[in-house]
Amino acid sequence: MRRDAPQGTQPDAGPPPFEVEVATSISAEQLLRQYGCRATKPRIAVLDALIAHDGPIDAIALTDLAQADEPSIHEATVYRTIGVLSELGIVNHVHAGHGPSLVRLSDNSDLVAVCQDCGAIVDLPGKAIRRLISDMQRATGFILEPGHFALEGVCANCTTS
Amino acid sequence: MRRDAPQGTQPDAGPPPFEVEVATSISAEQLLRQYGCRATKPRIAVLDALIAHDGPIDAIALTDLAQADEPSIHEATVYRTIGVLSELGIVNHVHAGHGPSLVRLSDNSDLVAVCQDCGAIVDLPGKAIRRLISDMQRATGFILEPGHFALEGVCANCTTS
DNA sequence: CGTCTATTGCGAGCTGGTCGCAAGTAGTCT
DNA sequence: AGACTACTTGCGACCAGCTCGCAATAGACG
Repeated sequence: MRRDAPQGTQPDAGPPPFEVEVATSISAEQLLRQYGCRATKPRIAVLDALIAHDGPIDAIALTDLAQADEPSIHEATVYRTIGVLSELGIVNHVHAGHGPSLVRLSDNSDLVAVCQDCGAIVDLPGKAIRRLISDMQRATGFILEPGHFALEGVCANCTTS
Repeated sequence: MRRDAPQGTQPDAGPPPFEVEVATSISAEQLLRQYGCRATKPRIAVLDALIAHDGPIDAIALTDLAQADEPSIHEATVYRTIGVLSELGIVNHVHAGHGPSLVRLSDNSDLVAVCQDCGAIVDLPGKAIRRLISDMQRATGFILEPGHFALEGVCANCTTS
């Protein structure tokens, strides 16, 4: 559902920025409106927290952050908001190993990797991955969707120690 | 998948083979003993089922299969057995998107990919991945451990349809 | 300002997986 | 073969992460 595109909807005055990556310069509220969905206080709080955090974060931590703004916000609401934002393409969620899945702004197109030793979350540059994707498609027809899964391994710190 | 077994290992007289990849030609029981762990009926049933299945499988389905041999086997036992086999390096488990994690014999070193549309589990050839791993290590110091995570995307079937 | 519907808060519930414990059994020693 | 001991099992309770149903609330729009 909700297939209306962001662009082409001049909300009010806003010379609509072309990308979410300017998110930090646009208010969460404007962003929501721009996507044609209700700008409720809980949603604004969640999106604000997500923008402020800048990086993958799990739903519980995000709830905590959002509660700083909007104390009554419920965990279930955060999950639902993530679902909405995800459908709109504003955020995506990443499955990382055992733990909870992580959420991040979609403009961050790097791949997420989780260190099995220390649990650190590392962003890996997307270049090599793009090559992997095209190789893979050529070889198998399978089109990888990075950004929906996390890689696992051992980070540089833990390797040396 | 299809990492077919090297045939031709004497079943019982067993001069211990060096690798798990001969799994299909050696009994699960022998394999367990070889690794110095107790060959109990539940464990044998689980490992047998895993060998027979040949491919990634989730714990519940594995429990079903194992129960064909050993009806009283409990789900918790299957999880524990997976844990033991995993520590021994006989199997590894793969985290696939939302659903349950999958188990497979370790000799199957290909990467697992899950189709987001149809849920199909596809094995991707390891060649391109090995290149990704070395690229990644050079670039970031992060050593990827494939086989512990699944990639996600859209399979060839769903792309065309 | 009033209406109408999307959204929220809340608690119950579901799934995947783990844990503690008493009973059972594999492996070892005699 | 029989006894012993420690590892395993089955079982149920429990936990985390997440979803759902529903009544109450509150945005958006006229």
